[in-house]
Amino acid sequence: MPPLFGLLDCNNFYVSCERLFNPELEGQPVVVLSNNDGCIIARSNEAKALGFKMGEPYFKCKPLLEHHRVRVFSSNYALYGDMSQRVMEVLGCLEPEVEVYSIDEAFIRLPAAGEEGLRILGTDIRNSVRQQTGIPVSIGFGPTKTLAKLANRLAKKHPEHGGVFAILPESDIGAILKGIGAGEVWGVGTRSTRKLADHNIRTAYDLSRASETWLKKHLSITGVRTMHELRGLSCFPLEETPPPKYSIACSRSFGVPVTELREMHEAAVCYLSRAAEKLRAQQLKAGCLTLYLTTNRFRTDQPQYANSRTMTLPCPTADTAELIVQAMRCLKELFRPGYAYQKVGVLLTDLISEHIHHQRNLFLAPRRNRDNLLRALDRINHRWGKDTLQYASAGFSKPWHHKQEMKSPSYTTSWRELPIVQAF
DNA sequence: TCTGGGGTCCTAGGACCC
DNA sequence: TCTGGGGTCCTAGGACCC
Repeated sequence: MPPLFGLLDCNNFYVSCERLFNPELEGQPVVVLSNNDGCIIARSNEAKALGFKMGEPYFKCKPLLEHHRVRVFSSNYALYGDMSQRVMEVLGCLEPEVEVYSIDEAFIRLPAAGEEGLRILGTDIRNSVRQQTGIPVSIGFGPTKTLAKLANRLAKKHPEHGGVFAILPESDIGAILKGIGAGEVWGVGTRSTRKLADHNIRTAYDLSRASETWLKKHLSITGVRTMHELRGLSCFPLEETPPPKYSIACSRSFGVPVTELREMHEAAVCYLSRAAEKLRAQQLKAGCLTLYLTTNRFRTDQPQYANSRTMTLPCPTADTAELIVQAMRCLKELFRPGYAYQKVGVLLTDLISEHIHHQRNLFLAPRRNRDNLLRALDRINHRWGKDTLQYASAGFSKPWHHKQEMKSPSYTTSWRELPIVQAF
């Protein structure tokens, strides 16, 4: 018997994290906003029922949110990241084969089992995660990852299943797929949904029966794989060890439009520092750096400009100061006065392990003690909070800094923001 | 006034080689 | 009239995910 896949998915994850330390939010409509308080990226069931949509710009729905007394939060990634780790640890103790797929999802692989066995297993995982972390989760099982995803969706959609649902090889998969839109299938986005509809492929069932040649031509090899997965033939394996990274990025939209080179320079240094920190945390060095900037594409009434510049570094590095020198050369070439910029970002690519010996540059003198200095910098910032030590060129008042006006405290990751408990 | 961020995979097409 | 063919590598752009 072929093995099965399971998918654990945290329910309305960011909202659930906010509720953990603020129980009065239970039963209330709650939404969490993206960076810069831009748009809605998480909704409680109550907020979904009121009709608030994923990705809706905050400024557009603010009056309606206020009208319905919806509780609104800026995103608090320190909290969500930490809670995610705790959920994954609990799962890791219960299941030997786990792939952490995203901040709120994990696939597991398990031997073939019957419906009753899976219901017991799923319920057990659910209860353990709930008890040890406080986060509610749903679990779907299926012969492929794509079917496990759909089973998970059904577990959420039909509460009568108790948060666990299994699609088994012996299930009437065809009947299940007929009730699901093609666009709800994992890997089928809006563009593909439109293409499929034009060809009269509307349900997941239609997709599972579609011609392989047609799919290859119009949706590429990934469309063909999805079709096979819907038929129960596994094409996406479990990836227990994360593959090596190809790129590390850092960018933010500005809280207010930036017009001056000096401010753009500060923001770029700030994001570059963050990207370099990530690089060092993963023991990597970058061989290539891209800097890009853009005006607000939604403001069609204003002049638009977007550009990027990529440069190969003289020598692979994770040294913030070396990266800054190169990035500033890019910025000088890119920056055009007279525009209201909305964003600047950096992308580090050609990543190699810092342990691999690489070609040195004959014309660059080695900088002594840099590694120790950077290690000290990272340790201090880890111990005392980020930006305790920062490069002066990242600026201090940071008027361009992104908005975060409704952020909850970092309850679990900052000593200064621990929840306070009072006993009476 | 105000519209996120980080990441991967696939393909087509151009440059280049012999 | 007629202008090779096969192969690799690289990049930009599209599409998708959460």
